[in-house]
Amino acid sequence: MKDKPVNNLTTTSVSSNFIRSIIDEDNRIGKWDGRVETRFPPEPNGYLHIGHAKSICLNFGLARDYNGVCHLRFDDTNPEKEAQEYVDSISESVSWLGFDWGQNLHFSSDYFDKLYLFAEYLINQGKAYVESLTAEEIREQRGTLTSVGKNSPYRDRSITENLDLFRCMKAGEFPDGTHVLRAKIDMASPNINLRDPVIYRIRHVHHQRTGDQWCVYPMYDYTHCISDALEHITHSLCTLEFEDHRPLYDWVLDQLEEKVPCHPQQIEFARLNLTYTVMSKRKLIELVEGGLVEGWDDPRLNTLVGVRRRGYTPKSIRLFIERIGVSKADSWIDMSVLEDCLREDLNECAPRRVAVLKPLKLVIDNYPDDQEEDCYAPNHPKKPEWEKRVVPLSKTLYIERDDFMEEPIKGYFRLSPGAEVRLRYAYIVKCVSVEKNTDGEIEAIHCTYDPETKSGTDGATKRKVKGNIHWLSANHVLQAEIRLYDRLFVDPYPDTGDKDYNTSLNPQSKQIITAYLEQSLSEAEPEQRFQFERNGYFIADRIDTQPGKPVFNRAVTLRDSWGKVAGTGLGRAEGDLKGKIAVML
RNA sequence: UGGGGAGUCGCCAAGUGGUAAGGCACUGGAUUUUGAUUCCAGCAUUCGUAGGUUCGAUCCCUACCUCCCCAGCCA
Repeated sequence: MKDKPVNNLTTTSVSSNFIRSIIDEDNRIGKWDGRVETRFPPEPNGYLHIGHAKSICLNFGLARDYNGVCHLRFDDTNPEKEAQEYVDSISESVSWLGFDWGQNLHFSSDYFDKLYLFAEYLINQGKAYVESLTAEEIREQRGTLTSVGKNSPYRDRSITENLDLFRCMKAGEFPDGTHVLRAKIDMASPNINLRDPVIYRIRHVHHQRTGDQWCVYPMYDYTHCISDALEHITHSLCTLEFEDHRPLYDWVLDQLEEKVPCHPQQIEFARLNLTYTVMSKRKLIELVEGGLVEGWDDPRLNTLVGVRRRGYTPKSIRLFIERIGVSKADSWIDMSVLEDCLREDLNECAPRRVAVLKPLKLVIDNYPDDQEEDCYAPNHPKKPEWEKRVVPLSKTLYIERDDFMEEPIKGYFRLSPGAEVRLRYAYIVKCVSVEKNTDGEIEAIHCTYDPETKSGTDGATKRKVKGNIHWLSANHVLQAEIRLYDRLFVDPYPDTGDKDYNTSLNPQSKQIITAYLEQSLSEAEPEQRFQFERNGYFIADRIDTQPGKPVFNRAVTLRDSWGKVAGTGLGRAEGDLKGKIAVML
């Protein structure tokens, strides 16, 4: 069971990792009676991003593979930052990724009553006290990394006094910041988290779920472990920066041993770092509020709502997370790995269509003026069962500008004067002349076609040409807006150090063009994805697509080994070139 | 210079006292009406460094080096 493939994209089984090893060992010794219960515990204070996807896939994936369950728990202990809007968005993103928490939707705020009672219990046990120093004084007395802290003068208040004060805190008798509840551990601990951490603070603010019922709110370190325990979590996964908090996690549960159903194991893993993007909430907010992008779901952002709009499939994200693995080593994953995962999924499932992004007129001189004929293009080169569609051919066509070079460079095998190329699914044509305007710009190119070479006929195989280019009949096109997205940053590490957006942002991360499309594309549904042959994968924008009037986003280009060789923007996606060059650097 | 972690191929990542999985990338070659896809082949005498233990070490020991995290009444 543990080696079950996650999805049919992977031919290999899920590789072992240190978390699975822990679970396997637990199962072997019967620690949890074979039970695996995990949770994804976001704070509803913002939008999820690709980094959260790692945690989601890990937690839900483990539960799935071990026949366990995974909870979705909103860690809503800081009402100042949290909002229902985020709860909704987060829930939607988790579902979109393909995970189902079933009945296991929880909120830390559901436990406020219990948490409060446990706090009184701690006071009664002499393990917590009410601190009346200011925040600044507390900080001063905490000591530093290399020097121990000092005991607070309030550390030895009597249990009755503590209880009385804490109840008054709860009753709203004190203003914010006047008192806090602290765990009584050890001010001399080399682990700063154990130097009498604050576990409750006074906040006279409205909570999105509990309203004005509370004016004291529990802190993360106190809340999280108890919530895990109350939910019978077995393995509590979090990121590396919480390693230092584990002793506190364990301390709290040890004090509450008699009160709480179990003592989950906290396990830390390395968070995801992706090149060419920013992951921190602060930077994300700067981008959105600074107007550098067009909202939280801007297709250039790595928020889950952003990658969704960009055209990423849930499956491709899951594949990505599986591919990068999980360990405790800090690492940087290159953006191209993510992009490849999308290509891998879409290559399989996206129907092919034709789109001419940068049109150049092509006239077939020897083709009858008013003639039209049907050509048949497969909807998927490897799936004949997907059948073919009709693409009309006529005398005047549009081809891609990059598919013609008046003076071809070495290795170029597309159209150039005197050269022959196949019009995909139609005839072989030969370029006979170039038509220019008074400024010397190419207006149109003229070809002759060989009527014997139509695709699907015996003649088609008689002669082979290396170049195959796509085209659209000038009288049979749909014009549509297409957004060509590229990486937001040219700097692989825009989130490290004090980077200036002016130098790290890619000025060409979004280009809007009006392109020519196959007319059948007018019926594209929002979020329908296609491969535009030789161009890339595109998705009908879920917001802006109207009936009969699609707007497409380029999710990712096709791999382009020619573009790499040419390196001059002759590839179809010169917006990507910068990214490629940056990768090389 | 306190405490907690991490260092295995370009990027990830298994592994274990018995002679370095896998994926991605890359490089050849084959097929191809997408310079795409697919296929086939190649790709670490070596596991941060230096010593030591051992018949044998990436795995055990010692020392060292590098990187990351921690001094919120954030999570």
